[in-house]
Amino acid sequence: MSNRRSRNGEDRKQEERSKQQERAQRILDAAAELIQRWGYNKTTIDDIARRAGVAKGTIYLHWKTREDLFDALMRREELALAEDIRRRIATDPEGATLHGLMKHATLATMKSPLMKAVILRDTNMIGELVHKEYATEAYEERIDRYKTLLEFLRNHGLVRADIGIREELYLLSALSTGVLLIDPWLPDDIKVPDEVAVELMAETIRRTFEPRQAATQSELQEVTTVFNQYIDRVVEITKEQVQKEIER
Amino acid sequence: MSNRRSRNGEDRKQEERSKQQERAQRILDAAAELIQRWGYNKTTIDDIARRAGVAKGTIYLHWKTREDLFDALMRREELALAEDIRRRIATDPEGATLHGLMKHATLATMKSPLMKAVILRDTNMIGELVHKEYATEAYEERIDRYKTLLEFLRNHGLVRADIGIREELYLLSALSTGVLLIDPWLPDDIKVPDEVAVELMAETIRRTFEPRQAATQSELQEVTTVFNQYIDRVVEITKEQVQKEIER
DNA sequence: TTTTGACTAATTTAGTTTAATTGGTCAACC
DNA sequence: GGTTGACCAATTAAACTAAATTAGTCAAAA
Repeated sequence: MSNRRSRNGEDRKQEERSKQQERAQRILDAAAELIQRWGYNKTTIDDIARRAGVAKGTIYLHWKTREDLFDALMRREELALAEDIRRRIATDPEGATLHGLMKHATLATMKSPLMKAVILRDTNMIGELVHKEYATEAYEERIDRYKTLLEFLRNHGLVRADIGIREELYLLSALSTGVLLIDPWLPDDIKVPDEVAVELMAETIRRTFEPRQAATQSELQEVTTVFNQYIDRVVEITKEQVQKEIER
Repeated sequence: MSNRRSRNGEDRKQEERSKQQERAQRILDAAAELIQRWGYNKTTIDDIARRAGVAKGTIYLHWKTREDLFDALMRREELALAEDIRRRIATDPEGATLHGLMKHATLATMKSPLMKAVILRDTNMIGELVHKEYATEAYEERIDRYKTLLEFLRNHGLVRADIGIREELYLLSALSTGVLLIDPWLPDDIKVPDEVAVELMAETIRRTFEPRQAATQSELQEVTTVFNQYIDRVVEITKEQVQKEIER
C-alpha cells in the first residue's frame, strides 16, 4: 500500500511524532547539561532553547511550564537510573541480592549528578521549589520499593527477620545516605573511589542483613527470577510514565 | 596557719579565681543556651552578657574576642562530650569495644546540639566563620583518634584486619554520619529513637568489623584496660586544654 | 500547520541611602 | 585592685529604586 513515493497520512503522522520526540529529547539533553553546569535556578528557558537549537516557543509546544519540563527531565533520569541499575544487576552474579541491589542502586545514583542532587536535596543544584515536593517524593518512593523487596527477601529467608522491617529500612537509609554524602567531610587520605565505597557498603549489608549460610541453589534460582521480574516491572512502570510525558 | 578569721593572700587569690571561673562558666552557659536557640550568627555579646547577668565589659575580661569565647565554649563542649562518652562506656559491659565506642560517641553527639551542629557543619546554627576552620579540624581530630584505636584493636584481633584501615575508617565515617543526619530525610513511619538508631549502628559495626569468635577472657580484660586508659587520656588532654582557656 | 522570536508582565538582581545593631574600648565607679 | 555600662567606629540590616532578567504569549513567518 504505502511506498516511498506516496505515503499515507498514518506514516507521515508517525514520522512527525518521532521527529518531535527526538526534539523533546534534545531539549531535555540541553536542560540536563545546563542544570548540571549552572544549577536549576540559573538555567533559563532561553539558555535551554539556544543550546537545543530551537526557539523558545517550541519548548512551550512540549511543556506547559518550566516546572513541567523539569519534571519530564527527572522522570527521564529516573528511567535512565532504573535501566542502569537493571543492567548492572544483570551482569553481576550476585546482583539479585539485597547487598547487590543496594550496591548498584547507590553507585548508579552517584553516577547521576541530577538524581544525586535530588536525593541529597542539594539546594545549590536543585532549586528551592523542587526541594520540598519532588525530593521528598522521590526519596519516599525509593524507600517504598525497598520495603516491598525487603519483605519478599525476608519471606524467603534471604534477609534476617529477627529485627523489624522499619529498623532494616532505617539502617539501609542511613548507610546509603552516609555513603552518598560523606565525601566532602572526609580528609583526602581517607577518601575512596565510588566503586570501592559501594563495595564496602555491600559487604556491610551482606554481613549485617543476610544469614550466615547460603540458600539452596534451587531456592536462590527462584528468588532471583522474581527479583529480576520486580526490577523489570519497576523499569517498565517508569518507562510508561516517561512516555506519557514526552508525548506532549 | 590560715583559718576562717584571718586569711592570707594565697587564699583570697584562689577564692577569687574560682569565683571568676564560675562566672566564666555562667557566661559559657548563657552562650550555649542562646546559640542553641538563635544560632551563632544571631547571638550577640549583649545578649550573652544580659543572660549571664554581667556587663558586656566583663566578658572581655575573659576573652579577647567573640570568636575566642566561642572557641572556649566548644572546648568545654568537647570535654563534656568526652566525659559523657567515658561515663557511658564505663557503665556498659560492652563499652570497651569498637561498636561500643561508636555507639556511645554517636549517641553523645546526638545529645549535644552544639557538637552535632559542628560535626554536621550545620551552617544554620554554626556561623560561616567556624565552618571551614573549626568544623574540619574537629572532624579530622575525631577520625584521627578512631584511627589510633582501630590500629590497637586490629593488633589484638578484635577487629578484622583483612581490609585496610582506610576502608574501615571510611565505613565508620559514612555509617555514623548517616545515622547522625538521616533523620530529616526519613518519612515519619520509619524514624526511630536515637537510642534505637545507635543500637542498630552498633550491631552493624559488630557484624561488619568484629571477628566471629569472641576473644579469650584474659585478653579481653587486658584490651579493656588499655582501651579505658586511652579514653581517660583523651578526657584528660581535653580537660587541660579547657583549663588553659578558662584561666584567662 | 508548525515554528519562531519580539513582546509583556512579573520577578530578580544590583545599587544606594538610611537606620539600627554590634563588637570592642575605656573613663568612671565600686 | 575588679567591674561596669556609656560610648564609638564599624558592620549589618532595612527600605527603596532602577535596571536587568525571566517565564510565558502570540501574531507573523516559514
